[in-house]
Amino acid sequence: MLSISQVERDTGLSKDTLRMWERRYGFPQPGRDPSGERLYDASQIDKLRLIKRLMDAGQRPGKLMNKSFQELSELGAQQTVEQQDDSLPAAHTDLIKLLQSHDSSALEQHLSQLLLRQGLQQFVLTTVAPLNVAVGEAWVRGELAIFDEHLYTEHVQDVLRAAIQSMPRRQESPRVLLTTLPHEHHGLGLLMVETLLAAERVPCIALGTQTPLSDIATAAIAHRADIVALSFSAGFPLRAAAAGIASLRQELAESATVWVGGRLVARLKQLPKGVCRIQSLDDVRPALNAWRAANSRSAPG
Amino acid sequence: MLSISQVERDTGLSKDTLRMWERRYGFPQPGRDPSGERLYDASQIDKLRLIKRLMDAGQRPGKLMNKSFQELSELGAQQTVEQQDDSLPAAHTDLIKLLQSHDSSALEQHLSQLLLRQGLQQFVLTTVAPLNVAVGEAWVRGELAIFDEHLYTEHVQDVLRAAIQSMPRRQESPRVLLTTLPHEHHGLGLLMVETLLAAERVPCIALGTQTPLSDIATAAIAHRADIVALSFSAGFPLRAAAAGIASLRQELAESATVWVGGRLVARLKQLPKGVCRIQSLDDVRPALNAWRAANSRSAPG
DNA sequence: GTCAACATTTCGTCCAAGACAAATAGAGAT
DNA sequence: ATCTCTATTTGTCTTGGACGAAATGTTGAC
Repeated sequence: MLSISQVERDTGLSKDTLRMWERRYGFPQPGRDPSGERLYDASQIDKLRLIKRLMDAGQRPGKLMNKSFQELSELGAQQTVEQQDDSLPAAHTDLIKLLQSHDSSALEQHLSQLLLRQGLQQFVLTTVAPLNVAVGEAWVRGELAIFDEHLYTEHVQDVLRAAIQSMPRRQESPRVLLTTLPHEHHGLGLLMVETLLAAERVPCIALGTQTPLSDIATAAIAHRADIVALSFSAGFPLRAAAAGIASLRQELAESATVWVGGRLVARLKQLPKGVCRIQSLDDVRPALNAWRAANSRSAPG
Repeated sequence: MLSISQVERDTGLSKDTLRMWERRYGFPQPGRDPSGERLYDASQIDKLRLIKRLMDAGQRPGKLMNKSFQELSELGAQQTVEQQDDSLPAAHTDLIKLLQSHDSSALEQHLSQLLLRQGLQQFVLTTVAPLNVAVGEAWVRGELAIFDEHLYTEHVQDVLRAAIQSMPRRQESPRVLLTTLPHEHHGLGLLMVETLLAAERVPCIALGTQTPLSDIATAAIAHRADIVALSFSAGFPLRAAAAGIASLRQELAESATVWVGGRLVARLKQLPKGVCRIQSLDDVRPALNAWRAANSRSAPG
């Protein structure tokens, strides 16, 4: 039985939201401890996590709240199956099966082999990126546990970081600064972009996740960055993203271009001038070429 | 000018805490937007971040709240100087100077060189661990920016992950599962432990940070872990840590030993039976030997 | 003087209900 | 089919009161 703050941490839903849902929809319906504080049981947490995931995929709370766990799970399965228009490659299902069997070392081996066979860019574009989605969907369908996802993320990170480090010396430009705003802790997208750029010999300054807004601008100037790339996962609050991007764009003045990527950006409407939307990882190379074309006169090579 | 939720994200102080401080101490004293909502300016955010850091180092809010930014900074400097009983090695100040000069590639090179010269375990114990502390203190003294810390963390992570991957095949036992509780996103401690263990050929299952409590137990069983190692940074709420540890200990039954490490653990009083306190990284090897001694009869080798 | 037990202060979190504004959905017009 | 305007949905913010856990200070015994 967990308190409201523990549920907030576990699910990513704020205390205010949890209380409001209880007030409006009657779910969750936690018990109370002797001093009147909410106590949530495990089954409600599981349901909340599932609801959160479905909302991140675009569903609205009002439609989900009165459904049972079973119904929600079916909804998730149904929705993810719809998206599997193009048949899922056998290589992906193999990897997911390895995850399910909890064979850590075999997973690592398999990933490394794929990297060698496909090459860096192909590996990222055709294996890692779709696999991330597939793993998330497998969770919604109940086929993978959260810790399976964590293990997957760690191994991919290991493989990608090793690959980045092994790349030869970098060119001079463009210098790309990679990070996320505070509260966005999903850093795999950044790492994939860094990998793609490393394959192009582009020098990156990777700050990891959750850099305060004002620090991003300062860092961009200190490191003389030409491009500042931000990543937003589907769960990031839309308003906060828009506000953060606008604010950063202003602070940077004209010193750098801003790239925004991640699954959230499709939902962003109008972007300020000087902000480039990276819809998918396939857009990274074109965006890079565009930058090079635009800046070839003043800084050749 | 930032809203209360943005400040919460930037500083790690909850909305409730920010409002309570305003009520009790008169700081922070945000302005209001047209609809009456709080707006914090940049100088107050800086001060709040500094206060948070000093609190993580053991200070109490009541003593800090009526001091100016200047006084707080001096307090931080004074306190960190006291701790520098043993003179700081030149190698450390060199690395910090590299950080200050924003020379990303030189930093990476320097770290790799130190690793080669010192060997894996020495590198972690005598370079990385003290350097982490030194970098944090340099921030309190205003000598490094937050993004400098981020960059440092990323590079250390690159070096350590590469080193771990390059280690030869592992033994059979003990199998160590590494992770943190939800809301603890500081994963460098885990990585250092994993590095030390890798040097001993101990197989690790690294789940990264923020694994839900119930998932940790499930994962430990699924991966047949002998040891579950958790890390808690200084800023983690003490109560939550104690509660989490006790709960995990119970869920695991007798199937695995629990290790708890990180700067918080010194403040934990009594630990449940079957939980081992790792005060510093130097304790990792002894704890490992202790485990081997205790389990040599049932599972030799 | 040192340690243990108790009292007090400090401090963070929780609760409730009301209010507002941003985002979305739906209806209607061009 | 696309746009605009309105209605609904939904998350976050507000206030002020209360409680309980941790840290600190005080007392008393050895």
